[in-house]
Amino acid sequence: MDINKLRHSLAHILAHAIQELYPEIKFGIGPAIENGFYYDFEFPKSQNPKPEDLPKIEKKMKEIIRQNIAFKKKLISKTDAKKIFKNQPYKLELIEELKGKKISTYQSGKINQGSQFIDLCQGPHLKSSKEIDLNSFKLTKIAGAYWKGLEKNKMLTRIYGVAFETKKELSDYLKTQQEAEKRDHRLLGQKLELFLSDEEVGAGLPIWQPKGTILRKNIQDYLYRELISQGYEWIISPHIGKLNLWKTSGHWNLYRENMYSPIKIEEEEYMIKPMNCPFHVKVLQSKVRSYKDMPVKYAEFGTVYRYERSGTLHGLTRVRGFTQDDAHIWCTSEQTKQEVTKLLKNGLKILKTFGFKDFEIYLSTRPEKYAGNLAGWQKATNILKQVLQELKLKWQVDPGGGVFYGPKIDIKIKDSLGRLWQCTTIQVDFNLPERFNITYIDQKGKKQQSIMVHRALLGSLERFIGVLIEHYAGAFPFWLSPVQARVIPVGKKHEKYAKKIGEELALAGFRIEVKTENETLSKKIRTGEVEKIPYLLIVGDKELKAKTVSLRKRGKGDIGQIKQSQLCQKFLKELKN
RNA sequence: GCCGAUGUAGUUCAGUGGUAGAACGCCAUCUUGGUAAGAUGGAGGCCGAGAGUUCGAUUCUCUCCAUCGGCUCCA
Repeated sequence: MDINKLRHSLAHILAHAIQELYPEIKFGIGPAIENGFYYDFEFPKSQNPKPEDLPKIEKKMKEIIRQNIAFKKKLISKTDAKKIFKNQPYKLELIEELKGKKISTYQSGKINQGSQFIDLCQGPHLKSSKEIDLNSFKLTKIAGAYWKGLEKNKMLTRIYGVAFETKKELSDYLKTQQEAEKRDHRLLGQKLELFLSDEEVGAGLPIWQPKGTILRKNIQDYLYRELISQGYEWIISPHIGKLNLWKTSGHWNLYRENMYSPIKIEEEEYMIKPMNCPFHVKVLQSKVRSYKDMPVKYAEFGTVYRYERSGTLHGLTRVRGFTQDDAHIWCTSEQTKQEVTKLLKNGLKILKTFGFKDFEIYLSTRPEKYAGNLAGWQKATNILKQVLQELKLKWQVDPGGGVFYGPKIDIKIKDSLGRLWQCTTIQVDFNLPERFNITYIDQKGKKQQSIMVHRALLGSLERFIGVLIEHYAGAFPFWLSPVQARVIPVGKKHEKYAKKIGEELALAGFRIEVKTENETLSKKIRTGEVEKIPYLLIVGDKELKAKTVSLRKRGKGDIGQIKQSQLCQKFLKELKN
């Protein structure tokens, strides 16, 4: 069975049920979507359904399905269609827009015989509702949605459902959803004391707690070393800059809606930075550059602030202040392809070290609001396309998804539950070099304009860590864990030995805690497991006598004793995995 | 920003037009433990903020703030 046919047919049946329950209803559209379907409606005032009404609607749908109604395609003229849908303003709008003389409609149920429903529709549909398993679908939520997805349009009421061929697939899906909820980084972030958000501080402004800060630093330290080995130099730039800087860069013209209002300092206006690029350009321009210097690569953990509308904020994955692992590469136009190729390769390598294995790659083209000339856009887009083709990567186009100054390649990473997150972005820019007159001296002693590549591999530390938390369900690999091991003495008399072990490991650079609280062993172990610490080191009489520790691995239980003298080595080995 | 829901202890939640309760967590004492919750006791709340209705509001109304699910937008 074609699952989309099933889902789309269920959308019709939903509309059919709504028609029966709310005769005054105005219909929007109702397509099949990933995992299910939805249908948009305009309910008469004060009749908007509440979540409590979903079971009632679902029941009605089942009644209709049991009638074994057939879906019949019918081609009719525009004039006839307008008559049939004369009370349906949204449908009339769609009819107006349709090209061709004949309009495709689908009818379910028999005209003049019991319940029936007719909709403007391309199809295809199931033959009959007989094919639907009554227990394989479920209405899930009610939400507002703009007509045609345009903000200036009226907001309709959307009812979502999930649907599968079999009851088992539905329950598997619901289980996965539950698992995803358990992994929610907002929940785990609080439980594991990684970060917090505070009403008084403001929306979208997370505060990093000690453990989250360690996690963040681990990531930064790794990138710091890695990028130096790849020829980058690290810089630091201020958080605000004069308005004029942003006028030169083009942000004031094309990115203003994402920026916060100017701050006045001694009659001069300053902007909080939404991007780091202009500052990086300044560092580049502090010297005359030769072709021999190219490419020049500057990296920064640059904290930026962007105005995000309140409704779009979400945990760490969508915030108003965030730190990009930002970098800019200036190169000759001949070097561009090679540099983008390196970036893409290294980007994927770095993502893999964080445990991500599956990716989706997008080529985002020129948006509506853009700077620069079309020829430049074409050239830059072609370079990106060539790189993708030569690396034999699977990719797709995101039309109009580019940034105002150039096209980009985005990598969405797939987490352990198969959900996609946009992190990596590589953007080719020929526009800022023009605006800032960024040049280098070529072999003949002449000035040449350079190409500028913007890139963030993790995207932002906030979003990346949010995704990382969900990917690992909070159980981070050894090298990332805020606390790598906790030493647990069985009784008071073992505390001295426990502290000694802790000190030795800490001296070797490991992040170790020693738990001396007055609790039972079981309780201390439980706490350690709940906190998702990779190793618990238990020491009691046995261990004290034999100069060993009992190792307990997260999620695996007791894995036996190890000589105290071999602990460091064991952990060093663990770091390399 | 828009549509809808929610806001009570550190956390998860009960509850009421007459100024509050549970569980877990936290702290203390007892217990001196062998691989996922030992016992007892205690501290913690301007019931998100402001205004209104009322003799009286945590409870009803309005506004704001924040959170959640979507739409739209994005690293």
